[in-house]
Amino acid sequence: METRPAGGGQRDGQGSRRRREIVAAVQRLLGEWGSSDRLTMRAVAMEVGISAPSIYLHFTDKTELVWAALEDRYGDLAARMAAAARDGDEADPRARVRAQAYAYCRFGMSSPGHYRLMFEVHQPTAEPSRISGHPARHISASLRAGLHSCEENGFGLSLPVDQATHTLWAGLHGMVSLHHNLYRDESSEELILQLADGLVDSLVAGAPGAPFIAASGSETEASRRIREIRGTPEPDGPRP
Amino acid sequence: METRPAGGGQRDGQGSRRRREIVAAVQRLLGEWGSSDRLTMRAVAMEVGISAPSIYLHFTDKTELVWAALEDRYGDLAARMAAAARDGDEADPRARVRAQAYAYCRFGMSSPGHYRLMFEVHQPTAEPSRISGHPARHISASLRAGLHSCEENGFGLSLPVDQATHTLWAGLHGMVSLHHNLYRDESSEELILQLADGLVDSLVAGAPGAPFIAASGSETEASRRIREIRGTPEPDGPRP
DNA sequence: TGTACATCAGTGAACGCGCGTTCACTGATGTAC
DNA sequence: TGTACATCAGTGAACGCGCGTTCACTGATGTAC
Repeated sequence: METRPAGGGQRDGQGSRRRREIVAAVQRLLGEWGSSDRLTMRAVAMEVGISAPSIYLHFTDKTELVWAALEDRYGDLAARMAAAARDGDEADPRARVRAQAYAYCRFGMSSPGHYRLMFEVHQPTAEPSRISGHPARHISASLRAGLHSCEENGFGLSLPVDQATHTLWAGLHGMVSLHHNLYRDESSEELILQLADGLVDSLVAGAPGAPFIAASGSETEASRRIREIRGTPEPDGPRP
Repeated sequence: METRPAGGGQRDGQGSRRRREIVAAVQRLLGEWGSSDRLTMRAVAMEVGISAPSIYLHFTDKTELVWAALEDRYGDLAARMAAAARDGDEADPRARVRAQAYAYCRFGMSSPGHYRLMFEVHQPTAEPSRISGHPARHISASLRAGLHSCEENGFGLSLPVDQATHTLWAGLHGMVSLHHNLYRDESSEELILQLADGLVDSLVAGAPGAPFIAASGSETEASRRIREIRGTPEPDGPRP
């Protein structure tokens, strides 16, 4: 029994035009700002061009609004990674994993505000597991598919595939996170991609059946930059 | 020219008894709570047993107070890592790196409140580089020393030492961070240590002169647990 | 010895701010008859 | 056609709260003479 609204304005379930505009405004603000500190209901309303109370016509509270914005982005990130893998060289599954890793890092570097909300705060329990767990798991599923493909094509992994997946994800996340929080002004996207490269190299063999080769002798561009940034470290820990 | 105070109460520079009590209270609150959300001046004062304005007799503002508490902890973590390395098997530098990694993870797991403030927020520019950079760099210096020792003893690294250092740190950080933010209730310290193990294995060869061995065939305990936690993932990314 | 003073830690009350959210209300737009 | 009504999006003002911080003041404790 469809009860059509008597008054003006058309609704279409969860997706009224205004609702989408509000979510889009959140995306814009998170994209412009490096963090979510200033993401207030008033700021969102001003970005949309409406008053703050109007938001409550479309979202029950701030948590629901933020979550609506984030759900989009988890899917977006997973899609970018899948696309990167799909566009990669069909004959080189390691290059496809690399492409996924690049996509992940590029996302994290270009949208710090989103990235930190998605992976560096424990979200309030607003439907984080509506169907089958946290949406962030699409990311690890995507990486796992890439690594699994490596294994099937004879590219050895240095760890069992599930462990390699989590290790790769954690490594990429750590690189992005440390960049945002400690090295923001000294590091660069290019350096992060080079680090991601090295991590993939350490987890996936270079060719079908090939052993892992220790590369410690050869100075890479990434390694040089890293030493530059850290300066000359004391060889031991700090004095007690 | 030492101007001794005329009135009561003895001072000793930056380290009056009250000042230390206040910092200790911050440590206690961050230790009890998993995050820093509730770390207010009033809460700190109540923990010490004084009024909130009294804190301003010892610290110019909240930033200085928090930073005083954190500086302690960076040093503490670096010291724990150095101690773990020192107590390790002298003949097995890889085991010493492993011990450092364990110390890092244990710290991160047991003090989420501290950890997140130390590594997951961009600290306000309150003297972050008073002498030679952010105190967090003691951590990477400590890891670098361990990896360098591996290299010198013939344990090959899969990456140049500076890059391996940053990759190891990022990996450990990522494991701890993802645990706190996404897997808090499903993961465990033991699992994190097993993951750290695998990361060290992927970066440091098992014996002097030994090649890296692909371990993808053998199912490890860590790998089994990881698959358990993630459930049965979709083999591909999410449908578009 | 007593008296005046200096110096400090500490306090209760309050300021000013920004936040999420609520409330009573308006005005436009459709339907019912 | 007009008139009454229902329904909704939207608004300005305000509530209540917690925050970091300031301010005028108190009281204890030492020194100076």
